[in-house]
Amino acid sequence: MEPVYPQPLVMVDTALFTIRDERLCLILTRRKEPPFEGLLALPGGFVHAQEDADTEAAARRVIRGKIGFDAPYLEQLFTFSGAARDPRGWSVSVVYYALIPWASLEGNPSAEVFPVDGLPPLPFDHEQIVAKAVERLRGKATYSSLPAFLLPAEFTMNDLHRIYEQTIGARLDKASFRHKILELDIIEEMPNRFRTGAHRPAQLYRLSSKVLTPFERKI
Amino acid sequence: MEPVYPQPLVMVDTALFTIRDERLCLILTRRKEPPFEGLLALPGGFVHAQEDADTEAAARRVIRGKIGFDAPYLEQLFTFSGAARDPRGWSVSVVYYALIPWASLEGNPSAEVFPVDGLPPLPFDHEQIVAKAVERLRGKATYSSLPAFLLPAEFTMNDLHRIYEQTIGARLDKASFRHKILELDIIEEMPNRFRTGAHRPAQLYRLSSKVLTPFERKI
DNA sequence: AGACTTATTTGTTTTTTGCAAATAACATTT
DNA sequence: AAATGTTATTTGCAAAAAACAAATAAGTCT
Repeated sequence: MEPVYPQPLVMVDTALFTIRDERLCLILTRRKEPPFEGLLALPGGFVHAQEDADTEAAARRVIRGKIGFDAPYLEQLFTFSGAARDPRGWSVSVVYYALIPWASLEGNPSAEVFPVDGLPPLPFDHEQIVAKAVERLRGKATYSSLPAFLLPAEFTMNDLHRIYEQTIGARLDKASFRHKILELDIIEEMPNRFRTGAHRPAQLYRLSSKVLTPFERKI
Repeated sequence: MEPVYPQPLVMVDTALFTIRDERLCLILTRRKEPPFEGLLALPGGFVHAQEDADTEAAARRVIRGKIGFDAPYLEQLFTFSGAARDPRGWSVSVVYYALIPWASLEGNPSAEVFPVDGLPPLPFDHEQIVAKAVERLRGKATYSSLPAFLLPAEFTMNDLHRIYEQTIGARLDKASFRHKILELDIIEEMPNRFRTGAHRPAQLYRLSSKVLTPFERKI
């Protein structure tokens, strides 16, 4: 059976998270063409069948175009579709979300960053997309090393503790957190590297693995 | 910017799970047209932009066409894409997975059911899809009411216990399981309904909610 | 030297889990 | 009718994990 139906438009959109000033933020882009020209929106674009190997490659292309480098963590979020979501017609948007340490964005002129709880009105179904992305981020934070990808390569136990609290949105006991994280082996001490300040120096750690590690759970 | 690029083909595929004889199975369909005519494959088809409200509606249409009714649990799994996965060209397949109690399939002539660990060779990237679907099913089983959707509306604690063990693939302590499940409030007793046999009658339960309930976890 | 600040460890209490066994309730057999 | 078999359900206890509170450590700053 050959497809005799008019094919939908196929695009990718991206939710690019970072944490700035202890707040979860998203990178938005100002649309340069209609529809919704001039509005802030999630970075995205059509799939280029000639150059993109798959939709993930398309998302990487979009992200590189936006921030100039690859995100340390990228994952497919969900595919949004339907006749109503885009005025240009029945469309499919494969959405990816990425985590980007704020340190690597600072000073980047194209990075317009907004706290997720203070976003401007967004076009298309982008508010729905954001809601789903935040939900996924929060969910995965509770059982994986995900939040660590919001930190720079070196961080202290307290940095990690704080970023877990921020992404999950709940208080976590310090002693238990430390214990659990060390037991899980997702991070490793950097020998003889400490962060100093007007206080006792803090051990610096780094992720043991460049990829997300899920924790075990039981029912 | 109007899309000047050739648009990819857009289809949906479905992974329809059931448990038969204590084994996790998938419903396959025999392809009636090329490519791969005559082979067993995951049920799927092109999105019909005129009639389908979105890809989930398309998946429901495919499922109804296959088993004759709606699946009690349906969820988007992942979107597979690329130039190589379908000989007809650059394609996007939005894949959904569904859980269907075996009791509702028994006797259905169109239901060709195969254990997931004994599937025939599958066309396209369907083996990859199956792997991802099984992984998701197993994953969600450990922290949600998901496995209960493989059971009929009424079930005993032991039915539930067994189906959790089967989907997770590990032994679970009976007493702890019972305790945890009751504490979680995902099921409710059906007053005065018991399953009898050559033994003490077993209390019948039903799901408290028609939708999947995730359990709380902490890091 | 003493105050101050954050890091890290320790101890105790409380809550969950794992395991083993006892008890319950029926059908079937003797 | 009593004994037996079979699965359901509860109980008790030991072990492990988590929550909470507080002490101690190791620097800087005044």
